[in-house]
Amino acid sequence: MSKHAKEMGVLKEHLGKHQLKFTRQRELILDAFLKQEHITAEEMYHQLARKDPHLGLATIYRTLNLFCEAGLAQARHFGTQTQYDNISHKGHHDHLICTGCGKIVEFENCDIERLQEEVASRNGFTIQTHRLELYGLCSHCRH
Amino acid sequence: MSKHAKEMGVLKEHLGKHQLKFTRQRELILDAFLKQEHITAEEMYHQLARKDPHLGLATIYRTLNLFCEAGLAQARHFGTQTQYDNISHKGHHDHLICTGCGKIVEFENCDIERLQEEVASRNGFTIQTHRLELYGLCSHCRH
DNA sequence: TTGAAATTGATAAACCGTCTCAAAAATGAT
DNA sequence: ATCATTTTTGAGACGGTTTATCAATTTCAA
Ligand SMILES: [Mn+2]
Ligand SMILES: [Mn+2]
Ligand SMILES: [Zn+2]
Ligand SMILES: [Zn+2]
Repeated sequence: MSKHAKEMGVLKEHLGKHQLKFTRQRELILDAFLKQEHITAEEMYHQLARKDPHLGLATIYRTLNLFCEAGLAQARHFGTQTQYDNISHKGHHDHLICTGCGKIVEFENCDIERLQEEVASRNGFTIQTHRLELYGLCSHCRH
Repeated sequence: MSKHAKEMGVLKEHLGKHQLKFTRQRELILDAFLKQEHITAEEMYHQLARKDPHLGLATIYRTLNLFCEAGLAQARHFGTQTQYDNISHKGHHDHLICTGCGKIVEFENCDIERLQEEVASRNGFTIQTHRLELYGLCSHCRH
């Protein structure tokens, strides 16, 4: 049994319902995608170039968008690019970013996450993903 | 006293600190910007074409980005374009975004803001700005 | 008023993501 | 396995948005 059997099942069910086909590329891309918390099409293109040098960038975009439709991924605009978040990934974290030196610190805060859920449900929303970025100066750059 | 004296002061202070100059275009664009809650560069370009047909699109982009650095605006990538939010219009707020229909709900949560400060200081950071976006399905799109 | 430094506007270029289309692959029926 | 049909793929063209370039203009402090 493959490591990603559950998600592979979700994909196959979606394919079946929409007269789409199960291809080598879709399997390859799903496998790579599920190892990430989030990734851009370009990053995945370079990552997979080693395994399959002929895999086209358009196929990556098409497939990541397919994953969104199948409920496996969530597209999010980040900077100038689109990040595809892995919905099933549990290693969630947020970021502190120093505007002085570019240093990035990852953090997790359960209380904030809980309050986010509260805000969402108070407004009738169900959260799929979120993004929290704190910009400021690290102790080194403040002096 | 102009209607936007306070924000004009913020801009001038930023300009002074960074050896930048106060120009007719920057004044014109700030005036137009502060009348909006949020706007794209392209929208502002067409809006101002009547007042100054020679105002260039590049100048609009440069100036809106300048407003972000001065803390008057906040850039937000939405769809394929960049929205520039007027921070003074409603004060600070964060966003709930429906991935189904694109609906955006603004919210404020003091508890989250306070916890953000805690996370930052625990890591030796001083926060300048932050961004919190919750993506999910609104009550309508969930059914 | 003068001159160094910053800004502007026109447009070229970069960038990202989608579209096009002929060739290849997948699927289901013989 | 072979075939016919449908979908997918890969390469590159394309379109929309934002940034870079650069000569001419403007700002502003001396
Ligand atoms: Mn979080
Ligand atoms: Mn906030
Ligand atoms: Zn720093
Ligand atoms: Zn919705």
